[in-house]
Amino acid sequence: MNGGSRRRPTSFDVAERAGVSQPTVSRALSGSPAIAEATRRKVIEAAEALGYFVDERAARLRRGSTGTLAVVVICREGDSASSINPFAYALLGSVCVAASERGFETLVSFQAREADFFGHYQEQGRADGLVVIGTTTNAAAWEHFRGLESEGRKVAYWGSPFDELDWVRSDNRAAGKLAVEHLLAAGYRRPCFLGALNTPQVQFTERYEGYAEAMRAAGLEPCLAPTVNAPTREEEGRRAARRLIERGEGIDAVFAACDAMALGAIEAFAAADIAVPQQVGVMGFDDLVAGRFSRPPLTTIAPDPAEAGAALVEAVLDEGEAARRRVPVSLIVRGSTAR
Amino acid sequence: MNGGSRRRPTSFDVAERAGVSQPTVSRALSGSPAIAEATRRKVIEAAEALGYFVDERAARLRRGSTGTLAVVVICREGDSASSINPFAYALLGSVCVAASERGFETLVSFQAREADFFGHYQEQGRADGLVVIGTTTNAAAWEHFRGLESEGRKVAYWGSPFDELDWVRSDNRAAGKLAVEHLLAAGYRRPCFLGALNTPQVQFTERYEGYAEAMRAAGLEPCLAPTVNAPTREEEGRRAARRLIERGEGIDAVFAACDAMALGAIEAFAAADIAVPQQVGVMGFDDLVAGRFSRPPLTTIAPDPAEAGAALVEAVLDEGEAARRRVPVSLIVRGSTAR
DNA sequence: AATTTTTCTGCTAACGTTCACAATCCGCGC
DNA sequence: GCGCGGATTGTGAACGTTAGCAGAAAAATT
Repeated sequence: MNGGSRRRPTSFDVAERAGVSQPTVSRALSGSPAIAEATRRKVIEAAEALGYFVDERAARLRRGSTGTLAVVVICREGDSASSINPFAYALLGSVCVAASERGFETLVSFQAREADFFGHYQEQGRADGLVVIGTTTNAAAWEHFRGLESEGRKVAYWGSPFDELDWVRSDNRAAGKLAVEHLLAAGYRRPCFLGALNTPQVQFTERYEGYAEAMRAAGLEPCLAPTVNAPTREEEGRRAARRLIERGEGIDAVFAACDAMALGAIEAFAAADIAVPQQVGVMGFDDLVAGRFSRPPLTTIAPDPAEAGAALVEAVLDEGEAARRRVPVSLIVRGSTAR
Repeated sequence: MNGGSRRRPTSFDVAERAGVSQPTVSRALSGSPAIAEATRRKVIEAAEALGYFVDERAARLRRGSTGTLAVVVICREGDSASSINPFAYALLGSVCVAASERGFETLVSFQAREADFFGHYQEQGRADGLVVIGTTTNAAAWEHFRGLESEGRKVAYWGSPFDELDWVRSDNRAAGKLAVEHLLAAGYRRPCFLGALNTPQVQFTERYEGYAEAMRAAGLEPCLAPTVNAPTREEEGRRAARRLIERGEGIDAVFAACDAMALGAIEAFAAADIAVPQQVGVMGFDDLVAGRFSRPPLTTIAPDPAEAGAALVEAVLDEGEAARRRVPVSLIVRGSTAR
């Protein structure tokens, strides 16, 4: 109809059409209770006729809020975007969805260096809260986040190594327990944990704890195949498995702290002509797509990105107690533990 | 220092401290040429001392811009965030990075139904442009995007099936050519294309075209192993490979339109006791992480998410000619084609 | 030395909302 | 018949910035 490049309608336009004052439009549309039902209907009708929508920039400026959630995905410097753990992406996705369901926009940034995102977030203060995905080992991070929180901003951390912060994690102890129970039920007798403890990756430690507890509950001695630093997680798994083979301790199953390590371990066993799953059962944690395609397909414990994202958003937006939530995990049985 | 919950400093505070008027602060910081260097220095100094940063909400409100790029990732309804193609996530990441390098924020949303994101974007008009990731078959999309563009908003599409829109794609023809050249150089004689043509997935068709051209250039007849709809791409690959085996046409290599299909094909060959890569070479396109872990590891053509993201942002933000860009791809040789 | 030009800066008014407060209207009890 | 509380609505200001215009100072020109 209106052929020209029409300007966006404002609340004044709506007010005029509805025959009320401009602030009344604002009240009517924001659901204020101090508005007569008839007026509200009139206003809504006029707004729809004009295709009016609140200009969030202005609303937030006036309100003093931002309506925005900052999400920072930490990646190692030089990492290409594609080398980020697929789970982090899935988590990012569900954080965006959960935020949008609560009317928040998501300001996503991928930051290699922590200094960058400190700057990005702190200095510009454009968000009402911050979700951090990825583990940082930087101790200064702790200080920084405390600082943000004392300014009234909330920060929620996926898998924080700092217990003072609000974090959300997978229920890693339950994962360890699930793994042991599954391996024993599948007929394995000496499942061994493959991974490093006492690293910033608390999740690994927690998985070990769950594993160890379940082992003791079954009357078995926990066993640890420690990994050491290597360029990639697969390589760490490969090396740890190789060492395990050399020592030959009668291990008949491996629960790796993450799928990438598990896949590396499978490769090492294959190279040593040890049959998986017949001679050694292998399982991991993460439910990487890669596990579906490995030979044999990898049994794994799957985290729940949807639930985790929702919990993170909740932790940031909802006032109240420190939110330390554990998200349930589930067992996915595939060929690598089918004795 | 200032123990209490200090308010964010405004340009007035800076003006006062620097002994100039408030608009001068704005000019000095935004790099206006009509400002004496000495004044600018004074202002910058005061701003730094106070930790001042422009409130983008207000700036944009006044300026009439949004400083925001909307990014929509299309996913099938009911899809969990984790079932989205990993490449889409990598692309999302690099779009965010590229936008941020140009001073734009990214408003990310994951939308199952197209209607949702039409609404989300159009009605609220909160972004200066839109990047759409994912292929939609909805014809109404075309209309909609044309509409947005006529309103002065730019839209760039990753892999659009509609040629009228600004799109960015991998150089799929080059990919087909690379694949054929590699397979022939590796000693295979009858490489066959595995995938469906005439679908909304133009990228598949383009890969076939490149393949066919290179085949003819080498004096060979192109050959097509058509796939049909199946719940997953792997399954499509599996079925197509099975049909290929049954017909036994003397094919000795397969170039699948995507890695997922290639992985499915490898499974089918393994199930039929056909050795990959000895009897049949298999390669794909996408460089999925899963391909690194498959048995044998998958040779593939890798798209370049970083480059693609930058190109998409450029297409949206830079005025001028319709931007139809092809992003170079690269060959990654692994075990599945090592005769 | 007077005038013009240039360079810089200040004043004022937006941008489109929401909030605090005052004003109006209604019915009702006295 | 008058005043009074509750329910609605209007008025005015504010959020923090940028842009247009005009004025003042400095530099260049006559």
